[in-house]
Amino acid sequence: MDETNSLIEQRKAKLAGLRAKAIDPFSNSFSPTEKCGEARANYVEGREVSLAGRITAHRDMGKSQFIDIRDQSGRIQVYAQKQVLGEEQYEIFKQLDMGDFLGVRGTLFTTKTGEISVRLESFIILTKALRPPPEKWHGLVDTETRYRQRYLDLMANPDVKETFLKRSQIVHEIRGFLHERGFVEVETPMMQGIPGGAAAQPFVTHHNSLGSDFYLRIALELYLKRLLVGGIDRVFEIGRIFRNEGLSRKHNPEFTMLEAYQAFGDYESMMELVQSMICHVSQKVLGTLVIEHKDGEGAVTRTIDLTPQWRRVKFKDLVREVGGADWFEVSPEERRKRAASLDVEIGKEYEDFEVSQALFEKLIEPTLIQPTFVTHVPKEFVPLAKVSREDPTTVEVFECCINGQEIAPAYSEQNDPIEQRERLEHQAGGEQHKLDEDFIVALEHGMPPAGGMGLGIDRLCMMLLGQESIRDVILFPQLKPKL
RNA sequence: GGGUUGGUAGCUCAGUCGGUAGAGCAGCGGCCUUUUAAGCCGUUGGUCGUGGGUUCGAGUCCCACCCAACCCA
Repeated sequence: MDETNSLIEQRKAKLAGLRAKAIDPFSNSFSPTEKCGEARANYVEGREVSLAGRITAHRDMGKSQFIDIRDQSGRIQVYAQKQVLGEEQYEIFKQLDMGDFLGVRGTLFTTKTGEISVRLESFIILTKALRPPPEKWHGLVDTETRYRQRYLDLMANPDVKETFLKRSQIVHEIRGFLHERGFVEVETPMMQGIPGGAAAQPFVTHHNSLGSDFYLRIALELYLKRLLVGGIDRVFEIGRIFRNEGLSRKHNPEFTMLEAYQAFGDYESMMELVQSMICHVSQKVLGTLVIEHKDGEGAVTRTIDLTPQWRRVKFKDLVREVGGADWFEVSPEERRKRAASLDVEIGKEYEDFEVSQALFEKLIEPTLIQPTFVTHVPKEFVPLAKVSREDPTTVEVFECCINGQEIAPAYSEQNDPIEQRERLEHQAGGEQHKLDEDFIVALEHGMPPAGGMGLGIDRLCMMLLGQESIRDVILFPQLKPKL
């Protein structure tokens, strides 16, 4: 990216030429009367407008020229005539390049081909672009450049821009929905002495003046629960969390999580919350509850119907469907054998419950395209939830799966400090993670019974926006630094 | 970590059997005062991802490495 080439040199020469004419090609300000798209929408023949935008097309007719300028609202054509601008200004206009930002003043008219345009009376160069934009027709295709220089991707590929504008709307609607229900948005530490709330490898950093190592958070959970103890009964946070694990189509090392906790609720109230919230967001942002995913040719590859009520099914029933009706009765060795025969890889160090979990993740979760609440999850999976009253081998938890991915887990949150300590110590399984003693102290002060949920914002966006890779819903996905 | 595919002009892509590095768009020069992927004529632009090797000769064959996408772990 540091290379120079003749295209850049030519533009720098034009820049110098403008400066020699005492023209500042990086003007301090210009006040458009409206956006480009608004000018088109509010068309009145002969109306005077001032507009600003980036030059995205250029058609030279000799003594007149057409250019397109574009801002976020859309594009509009500008018609420049030598006889109107005069010799000197017209020469400057001809020197403009694709990618330059331009302020224009003129009157609206319609060309004989029916295109709403601005008849240019005067213009001002707002920013000279020293590098050429991507090609106009094929756009920018190279995935590496698209991710490393996302601004070029946004510039060249309107559907990419649309995806990220929609992502912003999705997050906006989530906030609105939760505020409407009386949830309080908070911010909790990203740098934590003990990374808790999930089982994941953390990133480590160091604070110089405190002389301490810190971990980037792997979950929001334990701090939000402290706030339940403190009396904030409905609380949520939307924030980045960091997991030092592999990258894939579904995993970015930093990703965005929503967690919400509701005192005097349980996993059932969270089920209603998740279903209502996702439906609200889909309806507001997409105007529908039926999501169609399409391939490159526009053919529908998958249809997701979010219309309530969503399916509820017990974890064990799903596992029995693929593992056999007696899956939970047979010996642990038999379970391993069956898993292997189903092509599910089982690590030697796996505990027995992890065999069932692997079966679920490999064979069942990918098939859960339509929204599904998987309930009655074995208690070993989830150390932070309350045991089920109807089946004490399970916990009051659901995993909400849509689009073949787990999108939102939720629990009746464990609030018994003694029970919680035992479960966390068992999960720690030796020395891998230190126990967050301050969190236990907080529980000892009494945390109200509560329902809690976590929702992966990136995966929700993939599902709603029909994107197959998490990198296509994260503006700047993690890539290896390039020398 | 393993496998597959890819990396050639600013962008999108060709490049046959190992024999002078190509096109479209963009750019530059010219013509054209209602075009819209404008058109027509002319033209510039290359460390073929990096480093080795084989060869009279390598974008092409071999080896190693870098980056990316996808699949697997």
